[in-house]
Amino acid sequence: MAQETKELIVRAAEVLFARDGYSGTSLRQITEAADVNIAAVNYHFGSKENLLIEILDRVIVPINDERLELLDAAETEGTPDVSEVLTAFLLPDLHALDRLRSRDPSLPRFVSRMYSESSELMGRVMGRQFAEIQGRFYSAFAAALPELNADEIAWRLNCVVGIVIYMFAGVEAPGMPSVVGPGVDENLDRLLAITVALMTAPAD
Amino acid sequence: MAQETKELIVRAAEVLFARDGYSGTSLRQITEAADVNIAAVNYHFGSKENLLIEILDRVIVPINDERLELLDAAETEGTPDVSEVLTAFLLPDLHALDRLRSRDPSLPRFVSRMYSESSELMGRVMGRQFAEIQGRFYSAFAAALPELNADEIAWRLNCVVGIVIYMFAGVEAPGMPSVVGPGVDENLDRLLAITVALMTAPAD
DNA sequence: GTATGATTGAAACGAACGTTCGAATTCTGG
DNA sequence: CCAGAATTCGAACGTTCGTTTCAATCATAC
Repeated sequence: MAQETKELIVRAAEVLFARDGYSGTSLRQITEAADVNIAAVNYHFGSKENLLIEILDRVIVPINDERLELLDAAETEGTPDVSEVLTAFLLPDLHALDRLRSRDPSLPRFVSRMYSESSELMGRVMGRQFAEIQGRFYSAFAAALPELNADEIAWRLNCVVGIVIYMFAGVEAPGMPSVVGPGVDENLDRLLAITVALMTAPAD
Repeated sequence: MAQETKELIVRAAEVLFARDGYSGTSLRQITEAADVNIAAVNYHFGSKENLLIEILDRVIVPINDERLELLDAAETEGTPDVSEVLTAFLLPDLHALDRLRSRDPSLPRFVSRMYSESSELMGRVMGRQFAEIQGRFYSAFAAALPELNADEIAWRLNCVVGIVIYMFAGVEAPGMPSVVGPGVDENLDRLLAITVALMTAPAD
């Protein structure tokens, strides 16, 4: 029964955090939506912030784990080209986006929300992972893009991150098409078409 | 004296909204930083939300105004190519980023913050502007990119917006280079190099 | 200089916040 | 079945929130 309550809280909190942000969501909203006593949050998580950290953990860590797995796999069979490195970087995001959306259509927003609202917490959650991700992918791109210097590669990869974050935001302005459609494979092809062009564009 | 108080409030609020978000900032923080009585906010703006709307107005509207001006100018001398349309779209952002940064280094974050935290308000502020911007630039890109259909153009322009928003966030992770350097012209060249490649990349 | 309206000040409003407490309840192993 | 631990519950904690009130102060025009 205990774990069930914990899950109910997480499920309700994700959706509300995605919609109204961390500061904009109260524990009372969460526990009411989860149909759970308000004291249960501090009993199971200790504090509101710890609740957010646990949710962030569940979303972010698997993405970066899969990134490293895919890059490992790509590098065992020779030096991967730009498209292969980008695939290792982007596919885990598309998978996560798919997982989140299947749980609740508004959930992907959680990621982009937290990127701007809790970037400090986000960094703490990514922790050691981040340094490894950064080093591995910078090296892989440097090998695949010998004509670009390290700064330019880092800057362009940053722009790719911007596209991905915005993809999670899924901004649906009137008349604006969604950034991603339903299928993971078509999304990857579409994303690769523009990000490969972005990364391989001649400097200046 | 009255307008001075109003300005003090706006200046303090921008910085705090940029750093801690709208929900994360209290009127007491703002009025304390501005060295102003707390009742002055409701006297001059009516409410906390109206204060945000006025600040949003001052930042967003000039950007879109300049966008339309530049596109007008480019279209008077024939059909602009992709690079020219992208310049009309991106240069106002770089100018705004420069204006904000010169007032306070943390201010650019205000834009990206509000994009995810107050997207609903943001839409209301852009209001009629948005439809015009969308229609004009979609048409201009459609003329410059006849090989792409309307959906693909809209989707790719959306990705460009993602890059721009992320540029305003200016995420400074350890070891991560800033997305933009100090000079407007070099930034435009750098941004154009990748966004032209992004927009002109062959589909599939 | 004094009446008038605009602005500021100190204080308080009710509501909502995250958190804590102790008693009640439920689960669990012997 | 029962002791002991784990969990839930209602209620309250002190604090902070956005907003309002009303008297004091200021600027301006006659």
